[in-house]
Amino acid sequence: MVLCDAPRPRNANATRQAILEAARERFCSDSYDDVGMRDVARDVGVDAALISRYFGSKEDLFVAVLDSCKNGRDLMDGPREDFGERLAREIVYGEVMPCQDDGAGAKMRGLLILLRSVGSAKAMDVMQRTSNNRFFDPLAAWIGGPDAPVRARLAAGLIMGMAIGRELSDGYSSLGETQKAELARRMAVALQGLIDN
Amino acid sequence: MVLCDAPRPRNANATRQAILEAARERFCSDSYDDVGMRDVARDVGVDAALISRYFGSKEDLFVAVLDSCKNGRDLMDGPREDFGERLAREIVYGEVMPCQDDGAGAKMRGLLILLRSVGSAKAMDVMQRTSNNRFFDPLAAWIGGPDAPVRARLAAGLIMGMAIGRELSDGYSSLGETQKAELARRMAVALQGLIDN
DNA sequence: AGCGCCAGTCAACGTTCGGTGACTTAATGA
DNA sequence: TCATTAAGTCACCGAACGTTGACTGGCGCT
Repeated sequence: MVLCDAPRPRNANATRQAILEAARERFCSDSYDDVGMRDVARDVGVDAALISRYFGSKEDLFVAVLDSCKNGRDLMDGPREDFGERLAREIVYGEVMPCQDDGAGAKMRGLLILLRSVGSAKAMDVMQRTSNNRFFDPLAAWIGGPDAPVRARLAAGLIMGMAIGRELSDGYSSLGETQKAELARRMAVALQGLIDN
Repeated sequence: MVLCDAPRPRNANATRQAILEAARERFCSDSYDDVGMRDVARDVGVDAALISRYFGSKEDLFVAVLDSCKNGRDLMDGPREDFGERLAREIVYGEVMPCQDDGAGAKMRGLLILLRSVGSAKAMDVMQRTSNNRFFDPLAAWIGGPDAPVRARLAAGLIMGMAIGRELSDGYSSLGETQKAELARRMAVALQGLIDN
C-alpha cells in the first residue's frame, strides 16, 4: 500500500523502519514464499535493492520482522482464568487477520506470521527457532507445573490449528452468528481446560 | 527417489500412475510451492514435460493427487470411543510423516498434504474446496448432533495444530518419552472431549 | 518389411525470483 | 558555494520455475 507519492525524505532510520513495517504487514498476510522483496519495496515506495542493502537477505529481513514483533509472552497478559476466552475471542472473531500497526491483534502478530509461513522449506530454520524461543517456551513457563511443556504444546496446537482452520474456512463464514459464538465458547473451554487441568 | 534405472516400459497408464504416486509423496513432505515438476519427474525417471502433458497444469496435478487420497472419512473408522486415542497416537508418534504407499498413515495422507501447503497462495483455492469436502464436512457428519459443525472445526483445529506443532518441534524431539506419552494421553482426552461433549 | 501412432525427450520460452555493483541525487558542513 | 557523504536508483545477473511445441524412437498392426 503506497501511502504517499511525494518523494520520501532521505532518512535512513525512518526508511529502514518503514521497510520493516511493510514487510511485517506482508508476512502477516502472505507466506514467506509469497512475499517478494519487490512487493515490500513497492509498499514503501522504494527500490528493492535498498532492502537487500539494509537487511542483507530476505531471510534476515524475516528474522528482523519476527524480532520486531511483540514477544509471544504478551499473549498471556491478563487474568489467567480468562486465558481461554481471550484467545478464543481473538481467533474466532476478526482481530487476528487485519494486522494493523497497533490493533488489538498486535500481540498475535508474531504467531500469525509463523502460521502463515508454516510449510515453507526456506523459512523452516527460522521458524523452528522462533516458535520455540518466542512461543512455546514462554507459554510453557507461564503455564508452569510439571507437565507445562506438554500442556503448552497442546494449547499452542489448538490455537494454531484454529487459526489455520479459520484461514481454510474463510473466517468461518459458513457458520452462523450463533454457531460462531458457540465455537468461541467451546474453544475457550477447551483451551482453559488444557492450561488449568 | 528413482526406483530403477532401466528404461520404463512404454505404458501410459502405468507411467501416469507412477507420476501420481511420486507427486503424492512429494506433496506429503513439501509444500505446494516447494514441489517442482522437475522433482516429481526425476523421481519417476521421466521428463517434466510429460507431467504437463498428462495432467495439464501443476494445480491440476495437485487436485489429482488430493483426489487419489483416501477420503478424510477414513480417519473416523474404528470405534467412536477410541477416536481421540487413535488420532493422538497417529500424530504424536511417527505414523504421520513417512507417507509410504500403504503405511498406517495412509488415512492421514490427504490431511497431511493439506497441512503442508497451508499458506501457499497458489494452492489456496484447491485447499479450501478440498478441506471442506474431504475433511470438515465428513467429520461433522460423523460427529452428528446439532453442534456438529462447530465441534468438527474444533477437533480439526486441534488435529491440524498438533500436526503442525509436530513439524515446528521436529517431531517433539525435545520431549522425553514419558512426556510424549503424556502428550498423547492429554491430546486423546481433549480430542475425545471435543467430539463427545 | 514398411508404416503409423504414441510414449517420451529435448531445447527453449517467458517470467519471476533474490541479490549485486555501479551509478545518481539529495542533504550537510565548512 | 562547493565538495563530501550517504541515501536511493538503475540495469543487470544467474538461477529456478511452469509450460510449450517440435522432435525421436520403439511398438504393434497390416
